[in-house]
Parts: sequence; structure tokens; C-alpha cells
Amino acid sequence: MAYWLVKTEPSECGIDDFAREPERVIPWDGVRNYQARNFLRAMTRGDRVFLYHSSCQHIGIAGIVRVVREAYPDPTQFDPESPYHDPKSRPDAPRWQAVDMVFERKLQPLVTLDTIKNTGGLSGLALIKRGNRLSVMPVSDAEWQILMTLPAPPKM
DNA sequence: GCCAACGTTGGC
DNA sequence: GCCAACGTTGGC
Repeated sequence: MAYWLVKTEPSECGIDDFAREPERVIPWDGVRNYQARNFLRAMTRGDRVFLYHSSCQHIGIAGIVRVVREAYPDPTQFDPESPYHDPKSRPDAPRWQAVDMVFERKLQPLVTLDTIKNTGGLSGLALIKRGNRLSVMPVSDAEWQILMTLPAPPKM
């Protein structure tokens, strides 16, 4: 089993969208970056995934979801109505993949970006590398353990 | 809203 | 294959 981190804007699909219907299977689609796609392909059933909220008021890791279906062709790439439509992708050679996720738990309080940046042992996280834009990335066992055992973020 | 950093595109 | 232009990401 492996660990991952995915970014999302909570206004699109945040941890509360998972928590609201804990049994619901939510497709993780719309990834349109090759490196991120390759990480999606590497996910296996049962992998745990940090859900990171970006571009919002409370930036940070807001919860954990779990992979329940491994990579399959992302249907949105073939849907002309979808904002993720990719006219260059062909059904016999799909470019993009999706996985399915379910809710596992929220992290309260959320692990803020500031905490992540200022905690030892996390400097290898792609999330905090300079200018990083990767929306799906691996998290090592050690990094996962650190993030799961963090004390409450320090008062500023 | 700003803007730095980045990935992709397309002309050559 | 190069690389400038462009659109997007994402923190601030």
C-alpha cells in the first residue's frame, strides 16, 4: 500500500463533499498533466490519499480518502460538454486516467501549508518544492507518519 | 488582483 | 529539436 497527496479546490471537490456522503464513490477525474497521470496509474486499491485544499481560505491537508478503483480511462476526456474535454484523445488510445475514491476521515484541525513548510522531515514533499504545480504526488511512509502525528499548528 | 513559475503548443 | 508565446496554477 502506498500513500499519496492530491490537490483540489474545496469549491470544486473538497473533503466536505466526501464527508457529506461517506459511502459515495467519487471519481477523481480531470487530471490533465502527464506526470500527475502517471502517479494516478500507480495507485492501487486501498492506497490512502491526503486531500489538500488549494486556492482557498484555509490552505492545507483537510482529510484522507482511499482508492477504491484503480486507474481507468477518464470519461470526461471524451465528453464535449466537459471542461476537461480533450479533443485530441481517442477512445482507442485514451490519454487520461481517473481513479475512484471514498471518504476516510477529516483532519481537524487541518494541517496547514505553513505547518508543512516548517516541519522537519517534509522538505522532500513535492508539494513544497519551488513553483510546484503537480496535482498528484507520492508521499513516503515516513512523510505520512510525520504528517499524521503532527501536534496542533503553532500559534502565529 | 498580482505575478512567478511552470507545462504545453506550435512555428520554424 | 529549439524556444518564444501562451495559458494555468496557486500562494499571497
